[in-house]
Amino acid sequence: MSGKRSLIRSGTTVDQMVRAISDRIVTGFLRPGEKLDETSLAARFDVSRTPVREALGQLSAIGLVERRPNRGAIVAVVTQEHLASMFESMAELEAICARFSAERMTSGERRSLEIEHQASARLVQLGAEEDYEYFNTEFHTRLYRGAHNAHIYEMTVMTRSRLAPFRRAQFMLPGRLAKSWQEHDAIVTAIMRGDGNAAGKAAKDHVSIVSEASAVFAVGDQIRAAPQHQ
Amino acid sequence: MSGKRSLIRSGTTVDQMVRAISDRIVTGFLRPGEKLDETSLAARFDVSRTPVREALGQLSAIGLVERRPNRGAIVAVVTQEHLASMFESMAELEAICARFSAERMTSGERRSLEIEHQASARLVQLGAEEDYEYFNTEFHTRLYRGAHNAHIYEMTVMTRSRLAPFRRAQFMLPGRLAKSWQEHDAIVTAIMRGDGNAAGKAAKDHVSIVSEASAVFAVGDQIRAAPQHQ
DNA sequence: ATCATTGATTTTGTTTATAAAATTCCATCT
DNA sequence: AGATGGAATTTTATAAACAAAATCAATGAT
Repeated sequence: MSGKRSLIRSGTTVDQMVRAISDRIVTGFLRPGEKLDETSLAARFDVSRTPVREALGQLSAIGLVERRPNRGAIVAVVTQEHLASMFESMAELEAICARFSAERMTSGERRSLEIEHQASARLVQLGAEEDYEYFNTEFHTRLYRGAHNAHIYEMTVMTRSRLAPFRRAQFMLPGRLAKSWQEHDAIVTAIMRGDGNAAGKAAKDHVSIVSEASAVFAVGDQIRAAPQHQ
Repeated sequence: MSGKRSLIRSGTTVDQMVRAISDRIVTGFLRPGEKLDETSLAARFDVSRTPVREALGQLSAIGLVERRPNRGAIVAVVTQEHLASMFESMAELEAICARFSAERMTSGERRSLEIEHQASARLVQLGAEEDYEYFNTEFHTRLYRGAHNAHIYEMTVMTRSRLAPFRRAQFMLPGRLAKSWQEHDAIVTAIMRGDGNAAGKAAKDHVSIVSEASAVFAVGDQIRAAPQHQ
């Protein structure tokens, strides 16, 4: 139990812990409701408890972790209601990003958005779910950046992180890839036309559909992971 | 240097520190760029450095504080560009809240919004800036809550906190009270009609005007407070 | 006089220790 | 058997100690 720290590298120990823990939450390795034991985490990463505690505090401040005073931390469990509110927010944020992107993207940004989007059609044909998932993240990130608004970018990325544990299963649904691509296409077309309102609407619809697909899985996950408290 | 802790009360020491420090930032007692010395803060509140450090970490995670590794923390300094992006975000968020409020507020919420708004007309006549400022915060909070979306509420309140240091001086401008009231009136009227789009537009315009007033002051503040680093 | 160097001081980062709270588990009683 | 009370244990919160990095100041070289 010695060279574990090198796996993460760079920044202060606390930063590393924040990244390490939030990664595990976002990728679903740690599930909502799961207990985050300070001592175990400290041992796991071969550091003392202090940086772990600070990391948990920060993650709690951004909402990825829930902390009950004197009773430890758990991966944030969101109620069905709060989950819905996050998906709705996500739809609104994506709409804003798409609208601004339509109005503000540079010609370079438009060009590469279009090119990458067209390239991704191949992934749909192949049914390459993993690769499409990766592309999908890239696609949306382009939209967030294209809005040219740092604060909206921050809020959107943060909201996406908090939703990540609940949307993992979405691409398992049959026919989802083709449908997703078509929705992307509507967004891209509107952006290319410079039609902010249409782009916003298309983006909002896109998220709404994703949210319905994810919500189903969320319930099962939560109940399995966190039946024990409260 | 003993009974200081009682001034804040409730929650863990870290929570108290988070509140205490963020209060001082939001109210402008600590200005953007000002150094946050761990030892001084610890002494000032009569606690050890540990909770202070954790508090600074959390405040940094939410963006109120800026932390350079091994070089301490300062009250977040935002560039002119980032400030603009926050005001723009605020306008969009307020628009969403107003739109949702128009669609979702209960009759009770509508009633009290209307009543309080009408009551505030008196404060305008009297030119009671302090009191109107307080009412104004309440008014907007009602809108955020009326949207019935917990996540949007969180994002909006957080964005407002981060903007707070830069909008303090807005009510010093002559005639600002009456103008603000009229803008509120447009929002309230639209909400009462249940017209989400009109409410959203009115809210967006309201913030845009405020942002122009505040931006001017922001520059001066920043330059005075943080001329020394990088 | 200016700039670079280096040693002292200050400040931050991390670990270790102590204090306080909550949980567990067992004995006892009804 | 089930409930209740209360040590013993575990876990969390804060403090104090230690280590490392950065800042500052003074000296000496150009």
